[in-house]
Amino acid sequence: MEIAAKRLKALADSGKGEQLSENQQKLLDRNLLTHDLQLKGTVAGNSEGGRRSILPNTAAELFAEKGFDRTSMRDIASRAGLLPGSVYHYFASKTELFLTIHQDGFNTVRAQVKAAAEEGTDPWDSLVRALSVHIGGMVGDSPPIQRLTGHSLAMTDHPELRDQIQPYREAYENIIRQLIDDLPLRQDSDRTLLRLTLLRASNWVFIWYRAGGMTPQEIAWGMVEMLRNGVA
Amino acid sequence: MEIAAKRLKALADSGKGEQLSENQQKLLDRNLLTHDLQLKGTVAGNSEGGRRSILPNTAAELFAEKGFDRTSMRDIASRAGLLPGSVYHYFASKTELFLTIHQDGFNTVRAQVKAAAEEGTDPWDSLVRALSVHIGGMVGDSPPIQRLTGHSLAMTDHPELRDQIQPYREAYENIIRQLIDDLPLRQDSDRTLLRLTLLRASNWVFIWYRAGGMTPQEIAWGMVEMLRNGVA
DNA sequence: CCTACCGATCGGTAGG
DNA sequence: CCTACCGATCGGTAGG
Repeated sequence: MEIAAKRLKALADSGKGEQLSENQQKLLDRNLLTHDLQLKGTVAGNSEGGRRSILPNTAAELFAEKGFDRTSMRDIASRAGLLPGSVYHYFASKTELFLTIHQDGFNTVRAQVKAAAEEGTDPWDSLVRALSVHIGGMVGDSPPIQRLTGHSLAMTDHPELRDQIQPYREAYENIIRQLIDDLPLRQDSDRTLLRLTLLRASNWVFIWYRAGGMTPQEIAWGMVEMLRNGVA
Repeated sequence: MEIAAKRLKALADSGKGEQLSENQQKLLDRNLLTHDLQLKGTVAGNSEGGRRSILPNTAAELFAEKGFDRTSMRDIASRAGLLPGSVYHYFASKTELFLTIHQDGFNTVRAQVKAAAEEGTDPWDSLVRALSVHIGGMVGDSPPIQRLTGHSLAMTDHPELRDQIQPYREAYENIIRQLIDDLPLRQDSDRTLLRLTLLRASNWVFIWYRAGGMTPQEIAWGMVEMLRNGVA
């Protein structure tokens, strides 16, 4: 936790620097310095949290590149500009870091998908809009946290990890599940099989997606159209 | 390699046992004994190779249960009834063991899928028959090697491993790819998107498949039917 | 010299 | 946040 650092910074900002001990001032200076160094080269200037908010992004990048098991805490620390043991100052374990990322990521995309669906003019349109956002979030230059979250939907091995993100995942997928349940189908259609096919096929798009090819919107529309009207 | 053992066994089988030296006979007996012990409790009586042919099955089980990284050579050795170091007598590395399994597995299912497709009465029927075998091979009580091979089609992380099985995988998936290319479609259909959707959805079935639910045949037919004629 | 292993240990790295 | 480490386990290899 960074309570101490925040308290120090609040004191400094309020112009009461003269109340700080020499040791406190030294800690503060170092924190602000490394803080600025950290933000160099990153996209946004999220001015609060410092490394606490940078570590999940860094970790998400690496988890998405190499997988959970082959990413070491040393890898994460190194890319974040920290020494190996220091990551544990912010996160109690590698698993906690992973879960924090997914809680955040699933909440974010869930809100985005929900909002997109509500703009639809009919059930089919809503589904296409939702899937466009769903697919768009896991490819291209989406934020690392959302990309990793999307990729984790396709995680097949590592049951322990799967089970732990399951609650967040389920809350998210229920949004899309509901949209499929709302579709007007022929009576002999298997709604369950439709859901499994469409959702799993969507979750896999990031594997074959290439920038410059079909856009997430085109992919979403194409898949829904195929399943709606058939190809024969 | 077991060339010496095979040579001895060939001599023994040909009824020329009296030509064997005492030492040779002792080696042969020991080989046959441990061989029989190994085969106890396993399905088939593949009578050559001994542990060399049992290790891939054992390893495939573990790789399918826990994933490549979380399966140690000690785990594999332990389940096969060997001491940790002894696996290296048969396979130079964990990776070589993994690749051997996949070469064998993909060759086997490729032949099965091809044979099934050739019994079809029309392109759609051939595709359903092929996918039935494809899905059936990765679920239920299929041999561990085939099950792992099927699961590996859904591997998303661990790029190094993916790249190394890619040639076998491609040869296999090309069979199904060709069946999809042979389908008579409406002219405005996107054959590539159909292939990606259908193949990826199939490769995912083992995740939600449950014994006692839909059979592989019903799943294959259901998915193809949906994409052929639509659900609306 | 070979085979089919064994008991013990190697250099490194994991999460903490 | 760093320095200095730990208990354990990893894939792989030594001599016999």
